Amino acid sequence: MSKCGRKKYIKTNLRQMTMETIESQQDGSVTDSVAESESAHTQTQTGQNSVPTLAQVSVAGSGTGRGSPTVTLVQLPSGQTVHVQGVIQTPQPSVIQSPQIQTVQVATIAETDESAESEGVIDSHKRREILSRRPSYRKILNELSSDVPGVPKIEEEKPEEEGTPPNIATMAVPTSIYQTSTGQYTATGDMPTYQIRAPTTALPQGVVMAASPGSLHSPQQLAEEATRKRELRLMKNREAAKECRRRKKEYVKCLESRVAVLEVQNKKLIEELETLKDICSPKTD
DNA sequence: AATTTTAACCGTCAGCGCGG
DNA sequence: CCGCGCTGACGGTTAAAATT
Repeated sequence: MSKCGRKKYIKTNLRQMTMETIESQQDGSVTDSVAESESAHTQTQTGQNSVPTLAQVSVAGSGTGRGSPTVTLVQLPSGQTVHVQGVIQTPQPSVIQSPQIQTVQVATIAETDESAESEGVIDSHKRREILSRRPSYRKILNELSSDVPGVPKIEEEKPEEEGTPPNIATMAVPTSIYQTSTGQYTATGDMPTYQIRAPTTALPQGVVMAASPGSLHSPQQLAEEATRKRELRLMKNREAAKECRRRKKEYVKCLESRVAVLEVQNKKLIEELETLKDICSPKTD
């Protein structure tokens, strides 16, 4: 099924593409970013390693489900045009804010130059390097915000419970019911066990207070300690992943609004240019 | 109405960079 | 060097929309 493939294609490229879009907007060069982005295209679940061209995806709005594929032409201040492949996010009924902005969920830059597609076989290690060297969303956004007034900053993480020592016993406990906007992952039998634990104590189950390291003797104690550490690590990572996704969403929103602003700006400039052209070259009748 | 498709969301793992 | 946080990738679930 191509479901995952498509999803992951977008996921994989989202950050890379959007960063490059912004970068190219800043220095006015698009070609390099497109070439570089190519490397990120090569890995897809479905084995389709070809880049979706504009021709393939230009059926704007014909998609199904909650989002529809679309393509937007974003003109850069430099006058260059970037094809932005995106998804029209069908807003949840109650969340419609600004239709203009909503239409532009920047996902990928469709590449029309087929030469770049040829040997996109960059080995996974190198690709990973390229991807992982990106600074964090928070950094990126904060840098952006320092450049561009009006771009919101992602707040620095506050120490959650001020005054409480970073002790295991005070760590946030995952609630037994998962609360999401769509009501997903409520307490059902399908839930992973760690999610349906009732918070009977201040500690997540399985997180046993650590014995002092020196007092661990029996293999059983060692095993318990290992389990405890693992549980703790998983819990922390779970929270970190949530936070990371939240930041990412914020980051994407920020980029979306930036695109919208730049589109308006660009439109104005084009109009201005047309006006000036008219003035400078009056008809010679 | 039943089935299929799609998007959104989640937890986990792996790997990297950074600070101590 | 080690521990930790961050994030891409992956596989899974669910709800909603589209299709049959």
